[in-house]
Amino acid sequence: MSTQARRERERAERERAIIAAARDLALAEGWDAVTTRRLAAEIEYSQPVLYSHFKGKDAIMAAVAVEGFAELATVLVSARASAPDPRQAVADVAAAYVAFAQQRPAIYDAMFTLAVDLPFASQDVPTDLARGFAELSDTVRPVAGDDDLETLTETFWAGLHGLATLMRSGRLRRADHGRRLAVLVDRFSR
Amino acid sequence: MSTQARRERERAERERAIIAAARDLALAEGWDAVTTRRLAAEIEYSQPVLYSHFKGKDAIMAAVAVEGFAELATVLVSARASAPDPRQAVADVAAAYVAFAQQRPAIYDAMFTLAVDLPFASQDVPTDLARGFAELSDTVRPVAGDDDLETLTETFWAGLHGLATLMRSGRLRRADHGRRLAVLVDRFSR
DNA sequence: CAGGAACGCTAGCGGTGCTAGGATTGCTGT
DNA sequence: ACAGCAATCCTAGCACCGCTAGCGTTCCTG
Repeated sequence: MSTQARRERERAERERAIIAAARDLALAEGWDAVTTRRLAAEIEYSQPVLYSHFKGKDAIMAAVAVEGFAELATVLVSARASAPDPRQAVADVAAAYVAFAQQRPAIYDAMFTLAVDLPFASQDVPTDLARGFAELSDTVRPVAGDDDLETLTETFWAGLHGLATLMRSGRLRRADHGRRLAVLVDRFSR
Repeated sequence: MSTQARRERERAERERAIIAAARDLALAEGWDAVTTRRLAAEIEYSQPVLYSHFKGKDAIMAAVAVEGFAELATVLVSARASAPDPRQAVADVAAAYVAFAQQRPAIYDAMFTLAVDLPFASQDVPTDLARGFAELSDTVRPVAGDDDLETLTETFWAGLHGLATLMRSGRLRRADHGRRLAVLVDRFSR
């Protein structure tokens, strides 16, 4: 019995190692550098081992994305918690969101640009994704006015997402980043 | 002399055929289906011919993106032109933008998600991209208030971009699309 | 009509994600 | 204690990718 327990423990550990390796490699060199061969070398196992843990490369990326949702949620929570007042909370949460996307571009891509339907079909993603969304929602609530809260939250989120992605792909001048964020926050909190 | 002219004409024609084939294939089956082998078969030439026209697959995608910028600009122009008043113009242009992204997802991806730096380094992209941006700018100007016009335009653009991309990747409920658009337009035109 | 250059083809390179099959390991029941 | 079995992991290979070297052919030019 105990040997089986050890086996399962080692197996779980290896699964975590795969996700960690994928995450680190993607952050350091981008997703193009994350190949199954390279991942296998990183965890010091052969390629097919990956497929006994995940259905394919997409599933590995989805697992990284799942971790990302949890991270993003906690970032947003702490940003809102430390804000002095509701209006400042909107600004701080917005800044925290964009900073997250900017500092972990590969993870943000896995979450929102690549791996289209995989994470949303799983079961633990909705939890963390909903946590993040709820945090955005709570942040926006005090300044919602007559608008439907969920719709407003989604739209605000889209604004943040647009700023983050366009900025990172060089479509927007980096210098005015703060000013754009201020405009968005202002338009959504009055 | 005339033979050389014919040669150049045929060559230009073939280049257009490559771009058209890439565009059609991407629209029909997504960019993953656009392989150099398949493109070559489509234009009824061998693979290496592609490389005498374009540096690589990325350059072909960039060419499709360039066409897309021109298309988008004209779409925005006509949307603004047919609007009865400035406030309605904001709504109509916004709707036209998102509709463009939704109807030609592959082209929109080539323009804004993939092919990061290629089109912007070229010389004819800035023209059409600037045309589209200027159209957005002119649309927003009457409702700009005290905000810097360029910054406001960029932020509004980011909002549209965010809505378009999040919607298409299934992150937002399709049903409330119109309502979200209304919220964005409202927040940016008062 | 001969010489030469431009052109487009066949074949192949190194790489990708993924899988079939066998060998090795380690647990289990007698 | 050991034979049999089941799980585990690796080697080898498939079909495909973007891209390129090198050769044949074709067609223009002097």
